[in-house]
Amino acid sequence: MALRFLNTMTRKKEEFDPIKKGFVKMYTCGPTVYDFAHIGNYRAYMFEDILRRYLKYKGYKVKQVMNITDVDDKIIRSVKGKDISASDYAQKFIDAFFEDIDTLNIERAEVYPTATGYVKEMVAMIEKLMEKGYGYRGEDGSIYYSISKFPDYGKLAHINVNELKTGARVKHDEYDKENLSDFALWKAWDENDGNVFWETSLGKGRPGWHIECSAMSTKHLGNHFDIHTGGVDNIFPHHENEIAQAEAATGEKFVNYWLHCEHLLVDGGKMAKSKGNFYTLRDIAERGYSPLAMRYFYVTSDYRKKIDFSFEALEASGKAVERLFEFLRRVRKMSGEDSTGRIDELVKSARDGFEDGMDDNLNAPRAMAEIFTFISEVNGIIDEGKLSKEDSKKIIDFMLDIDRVLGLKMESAFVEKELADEIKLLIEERDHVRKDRNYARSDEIRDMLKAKGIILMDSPRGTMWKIDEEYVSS
RNA sequence: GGCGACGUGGCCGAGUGGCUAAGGCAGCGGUCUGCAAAACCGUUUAUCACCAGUUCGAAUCUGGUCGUCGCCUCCA
Repeated sequence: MALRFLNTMTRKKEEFDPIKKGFVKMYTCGPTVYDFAHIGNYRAYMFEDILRRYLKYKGYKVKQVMNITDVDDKIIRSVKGKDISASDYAQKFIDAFFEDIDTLNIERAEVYPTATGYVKEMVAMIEKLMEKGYGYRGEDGSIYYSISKFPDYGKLAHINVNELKTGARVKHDEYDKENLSDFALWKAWDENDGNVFWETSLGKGRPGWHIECSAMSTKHLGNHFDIHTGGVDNIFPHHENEIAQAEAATGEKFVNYWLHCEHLLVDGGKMAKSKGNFYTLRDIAERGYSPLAMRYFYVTSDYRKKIDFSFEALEASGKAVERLFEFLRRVRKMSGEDSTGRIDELVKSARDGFEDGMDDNLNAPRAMAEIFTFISEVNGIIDEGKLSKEDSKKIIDFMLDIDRVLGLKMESAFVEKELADEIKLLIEERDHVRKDRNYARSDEIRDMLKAKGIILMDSPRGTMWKIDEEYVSS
């Protein structure tokens, strides 16, 4: 089956057909660095990670650009009256962002342009828009985009601008605009901006929020590129405005496929920085949860559906990851010659099932169900003693291959962990006393180690152990 | 008010017209074990929110009702 995506523009699933065969150019809306990103933000970046990983898995060469908004109202507000520059303030959260995406094993994009690094390009695009009659200057000196000049305005969000409800959130200073839905391309400096401004041919001020994405995406990916993504809340007005700006300025179609991921909810409601009901990745880590559990929680959901975050769900995800790792370790230990001869067939079936799911708009739940079915089948074969060393290698290769998409660091399941000598001695002692049927002492040792987070498992081939690392011992 | 998403067993969650409605979690029984753990085998709970319609046949299509949630210019 061919790869298909649900395109927000058409509201239909469409077969993916890149502009240039074998190459994908994608732009993904990144963070505004005014605070630590929360776990809802990371759902979007995780979706984009799975998208780029799967495209690569399918053999495409990917160029991903993710912007970093390092100048905006909130950043300016945060540094006002403080002895820190806007750029230093933003840098702290840029650093945190990169630490977090490493923690989650999110692959780096090819380019991370910052807004402040592309003021020149933004000014150029605004001038072009002015030349073509799409922009006008308000009484306050700011420059606005006149949506009435762009007949297609609203085509992404499927919104009729005339029917927009003008709520209480429209500020008084919007009198400068000809139309209430016009948006700022360039914000003239005022005293609230402090020392955050650029002296340009447009005057003293700073760029509006939307222009950075239009300018930076076309700069790095060309006027017309394949995929543009973001959270559903970006559909309107942000992405709508990007289209208006870019297509008006370049005269070309902007983007072929618009992909948007749904929100992560907490307690059944929307999570937002402004509501203060959010967890950062750091909060999760402090509670002792593995980042891989968090990743699994994200990865195995359907990006088009809301997910309700809870620590119960996260614990279940942690168990699932551990089970996956146990499976890998178990398979790897197989060293016999006896084989069912069915492994090639099972692997093919699992791979086909996985790809069928992912091809269908990245349906990860379906793809993962295939993997679980596969695991059950292999486990059954192991119990029959019919998994050969060669079979084992094929299975490991397959699992590591799909992990290029899942990013669960499966290879780390094989990292040999060293136990402290005193613990090794205890395990040896326990083996001895078990042979003597001294089960009181045997169980005492097992409980002792369990308290230290080391789980012992007896098998015909000797005692195995694992470190229960998903939870902090309490 | 405009636009949109969703409502499947105790929980999570696949399934867009047709065999006995995936998969996971939790529970229960069994194999294995000194007992566990892990694994495997078996297994309980679904009038697919409700009503009406289309159809030989609907969780799946159409209309309506109820409920939950989101966007409507900071928002992933």
